[in-house]
Amino acid sequence: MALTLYNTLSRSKQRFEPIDPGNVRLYVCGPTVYDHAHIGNARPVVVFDVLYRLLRHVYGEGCVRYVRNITDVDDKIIEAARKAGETIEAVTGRYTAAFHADMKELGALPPDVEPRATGHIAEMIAMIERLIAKDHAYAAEGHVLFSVATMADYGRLSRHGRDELVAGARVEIAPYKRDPADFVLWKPSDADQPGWDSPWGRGRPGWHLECSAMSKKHLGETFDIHGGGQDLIFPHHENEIAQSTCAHGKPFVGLWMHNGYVTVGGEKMSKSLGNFHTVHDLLERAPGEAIRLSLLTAQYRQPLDFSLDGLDRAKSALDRLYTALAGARDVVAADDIAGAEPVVEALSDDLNTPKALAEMHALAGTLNRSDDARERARAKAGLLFAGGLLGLLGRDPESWFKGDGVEEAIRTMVADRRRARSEKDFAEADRIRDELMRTHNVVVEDRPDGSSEWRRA
RNA sequence: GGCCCGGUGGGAGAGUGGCUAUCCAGCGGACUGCAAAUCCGUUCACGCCGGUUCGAGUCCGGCCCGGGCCUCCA
Repeated sequence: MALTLYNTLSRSKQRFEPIDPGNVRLYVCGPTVYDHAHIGNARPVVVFDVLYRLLRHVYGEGCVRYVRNITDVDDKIIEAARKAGETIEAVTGRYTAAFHADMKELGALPPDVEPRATGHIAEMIAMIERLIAKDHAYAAEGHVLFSVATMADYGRLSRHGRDELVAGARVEIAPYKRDPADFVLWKPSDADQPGWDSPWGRGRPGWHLECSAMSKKHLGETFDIHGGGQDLIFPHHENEIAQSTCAHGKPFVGLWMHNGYVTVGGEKMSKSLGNFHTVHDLLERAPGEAIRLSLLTAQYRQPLDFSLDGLDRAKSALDRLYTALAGARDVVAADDIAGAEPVVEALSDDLNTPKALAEMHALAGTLNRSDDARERARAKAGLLFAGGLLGLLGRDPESWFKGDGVEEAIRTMVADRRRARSEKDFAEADRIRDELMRTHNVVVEDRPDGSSEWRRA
């Protein structure tokens, strides 16, 4: 099965050919840990988690290496720590843990390597020295800057010419820059700012440098796929390309993938606009799996307009899929996963998750409708396997509908209602059903054999 | 100003030059004591104007509208 992915560099879909099929390498820009992750931050995590799962399916579990960093040195962190009256370490420690907890709830597999910027200062300094030695960078007033003019095709990823960048610049141009477009590799730190000794004095790295240094260390100088949100195309990824290609003198990344924004009411969700939902808050309202599904209802390059209604719809969709599985409780899933093939095909076409979900609904329909044992066994296997690719349907249907702790009160009421029904006391049966809904948010469903099933709405 | 991305039925959201996406909602039916779930059927569509074509949401051109990037950002 050929895997086709959209490459931001060429602005077109292309067939994915790994450099080494035995070692497919993927790097995704991870969070800056100074606050809870909002779902705009969660989107790339979920999207690239699906890609990771798909790559593992296509090339083999042991043949994919996924690196996602943690940015734990950054001016926003310094500011957050100052405001909270805490140490940098307290802030980054707390929000790293929160990030891990949230992403686990969203069903994201941990990456193979999760490097931290502060653990790679030596590698960053070495890279700067190499860039200076090759005349791609220069020191000035305690700073080290990358010299954009020394790179012929700077701007190729974002399709920005150097001149227009300068013309459109929103920030004041620092006097120590040779060229307004030059960007910082290293900057000096005050006594109260985190800093490391370097040939240019005590200081800290610029933001873009860490990903160049960490990807090189963990994936090599050239690797297959680099991903992140669209807003990282410029300047972050553009500058990574500049740093890495100039330092190593060879191609950096074959394929660049960028997920679209999460919007609210049509506007980009962002911390600065304040129109965001944190994953942490949303988990109070919906299961992580429903949040995950809501992020997969649009193809990853499309903008995703987030709403609580959309989240409820995602929950309903999962109810339908889990209902099909619950109805097939006694079906032994077949060995062959041919039923999942349409889902694999959809995902292989640039991660068409909406199409993949539609195919999963088709499998659920087969499961609900068919009375052919073999067909149902195949559909169940296909649905479960497809769920595994999308990181969905991993729970037992029983647990999805009832929660892990079964309340005795509910069982008693359901039993009472059954007794009433068998005595044809429908008024009492309906009263209990209403009460279950009102007091426990529980729906009771009667089955043809006279038994009753219940689930939380 | 430069560059980029969108505009599909009541909502979400895929897609192919001619044939049902799918889910939610609506309507009708089966099933049910009544429901719910499920199943069957069904209404509603492709921003505007031209062009290419036997035939275009689907290709081309122009326009309108929305969003984004241009050194905080997933």
